[in-house]
Amino acid sequence: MALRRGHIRYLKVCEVQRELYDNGYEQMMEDDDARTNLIVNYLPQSMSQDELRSLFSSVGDVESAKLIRDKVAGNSPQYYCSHSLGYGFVNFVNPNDAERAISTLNGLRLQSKTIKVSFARPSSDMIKDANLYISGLPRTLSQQDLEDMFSRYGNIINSRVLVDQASGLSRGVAFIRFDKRSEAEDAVKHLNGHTPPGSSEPITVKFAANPNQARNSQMMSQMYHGQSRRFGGPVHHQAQRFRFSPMSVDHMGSGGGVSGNSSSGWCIFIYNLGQDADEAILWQMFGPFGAVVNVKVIRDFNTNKCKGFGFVTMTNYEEAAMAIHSLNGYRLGDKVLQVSFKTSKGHK
DNA sequence: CGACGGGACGC
DNA sequence: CGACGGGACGC
Repeated sequence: MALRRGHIRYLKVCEVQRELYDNGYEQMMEDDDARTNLIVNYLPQSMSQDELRSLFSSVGDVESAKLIRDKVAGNSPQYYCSHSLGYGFVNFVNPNDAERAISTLNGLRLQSKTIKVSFARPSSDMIKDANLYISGLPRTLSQQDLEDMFSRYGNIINSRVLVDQASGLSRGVAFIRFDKRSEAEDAVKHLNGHTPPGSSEPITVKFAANPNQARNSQMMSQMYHGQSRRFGGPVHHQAQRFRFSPMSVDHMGSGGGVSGNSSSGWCIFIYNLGQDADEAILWQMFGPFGAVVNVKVIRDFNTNKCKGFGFVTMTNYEEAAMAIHSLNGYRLGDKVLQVSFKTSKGHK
């Protein structure tokens, strides 16, 4: 770090020399970091950045320790608590210490976790968003089989086949993280829709949703079913804020001349969402108008970016109508939304 | 300028 | 079991 700062300052002062030195220094920095910089995964939720640093300081001089946290969940001042994402980076001064940290701390059990300590790959955007979600796998397929199937497309960082908690049997769903996004793209291109030998079903290979997306929908569906109380404080707060009413779903009127309604409620079409729109924003916008059954942001299969529209299903006609009336023309970010009852499929 | 979904997302 | 990519011209 210190070296890099010096390097940068030097470049600012001496622009003419930039091209001559840049590559060489950059290479040197990467080599340097590659032997001292560690990534630490599966940290307990409660561990702070200071605790991370002091844990690794027991091995040697730590140049920097960084705990990765979620983005300061945007807009609302009452959510100023940022959450550990459960991993971090520790850069040692000395390469020997980094090596010793791997051998002594990798596999260490902390609370209910077993941490993983390994060299961090050189930072680059090529390694971001390289996590794939695979479904439709034969239940007999092992993790090794899975890796054998995917390894020809690139270097696999980690993989996991999900199993049913009760039976311990494969759910036919897995994750694979590649070293590079391009490798993951390659695997999607070649393996999505492919039927493994001995199977009758084609598999689906796509980029995994980011965890907060996934958790959001889980959380919301739990709220809807009114079952779980094990999630934390902010959820209760949101439940109130959204005026979410799970009870009203089971007994609702079904009448209707509008194509937007169905047995599960009134479906609303939202157009002109930004590409980073997520389910949470739909809950936030529609929740205050009444019982929301379901929200869905439609995303591009490969990129996971919002395709510009989504759906919200609300239980009660009056509340849905009020939401449409209030939110149609609403400015979200730099876009003006169009909100209406969903039309039937074939109709444009 | 654009416009109406749909299995599964971390044992 | 379980969230693998931050931050950096600097007090």
